[in-house]
Amino acid sequence: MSFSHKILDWYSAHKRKLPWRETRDPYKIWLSEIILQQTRVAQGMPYYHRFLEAFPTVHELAHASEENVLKLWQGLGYYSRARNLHATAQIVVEQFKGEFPTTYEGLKFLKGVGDYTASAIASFCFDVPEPVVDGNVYRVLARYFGVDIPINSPAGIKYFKELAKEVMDTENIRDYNQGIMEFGAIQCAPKKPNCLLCPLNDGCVALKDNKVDSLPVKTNKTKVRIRHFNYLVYLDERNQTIMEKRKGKDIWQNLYQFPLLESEKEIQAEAFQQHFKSEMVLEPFESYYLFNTEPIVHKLSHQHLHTKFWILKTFHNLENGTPWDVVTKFPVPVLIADFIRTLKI
DNA sequence: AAGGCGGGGTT
DNA sequence: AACCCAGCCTT
Repeated sequence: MSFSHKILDWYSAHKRKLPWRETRDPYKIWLSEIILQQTRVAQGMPYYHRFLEAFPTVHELAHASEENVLKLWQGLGYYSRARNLHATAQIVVEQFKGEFPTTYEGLKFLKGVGDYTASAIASFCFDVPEPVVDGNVYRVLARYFGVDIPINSPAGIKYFKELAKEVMDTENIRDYNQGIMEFGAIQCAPKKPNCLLCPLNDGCVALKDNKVDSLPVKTNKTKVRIRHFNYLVYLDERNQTIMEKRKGKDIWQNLYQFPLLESEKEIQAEAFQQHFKSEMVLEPFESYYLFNTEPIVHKLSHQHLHTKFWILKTFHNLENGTPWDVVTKFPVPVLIADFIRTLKI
């Protein structure tokens, strides 16, 4: 039996029942694929349901504000996905009369839709014979065919896409594509796959050569940058605070936070006032205290944010202040959301 | 060709 | 602590 038929057989016997497998609606498939980029099924699932409830069709999503879309996306990470999701919904509604493109090339044109996602939507919705190559597929192909070209090198990306094209089942592309990803996620797992009971173990090069643990090959170790964040949490006598929208090319673009002072090193409580009070450009304050003596270390993929929250009490009423009850309405990073949840005022 | 971009689960 | 997750975009 061929590689693709073994995948199809395994899939029919082991596939999970997932909501986006019950439909061919391009809107729902597109939504699920954007949510699932670099995201586990279990983590994305509640977001998928919440988005469909808030935005049943692409029209509701297009007419929402970016702030509301980001708020619903809060906690999922990689927030450019949410911004692109919103922008693409508006393109589809305004330029394509609410209809998604039906070809790989047409889909690839959409913001936030790359090679994988275009292939996924085209094959799942329209049976276009285009192979998907995600992290699961890289692993399955690298092991079964014994390929040690780095999967994140341009040569590797090209090689695996062509290999995937050669071994796909063009007649059952929808099930085949979902099947090979599911196979990678459950059977050919990254750590300790159960090769003894694998339906592809007889032809697997990695298993034969004892290379299961060393394939696939991936280069470029990410190194972590350490940053020191000092958040200024103003509170006036009416329990109003100040929140700002993050701008620029840094992390968390368009999300909200308290006024931020970033420093080269950790700032101690004794030094805080003399270091910063003179250059307070926002508002004067009468007293302050440090919310957390030990910095909270918020870990991103390539940054560790050592964070201190400074509570600044002020007697005069803040201009354009935000009532504390309202701060939960803004889209904020998890670091800020956790703090808001913890602070008792 | 390389780096930036989140948050969470698993080992 | 390291690795990975239904990747994409910019430089």
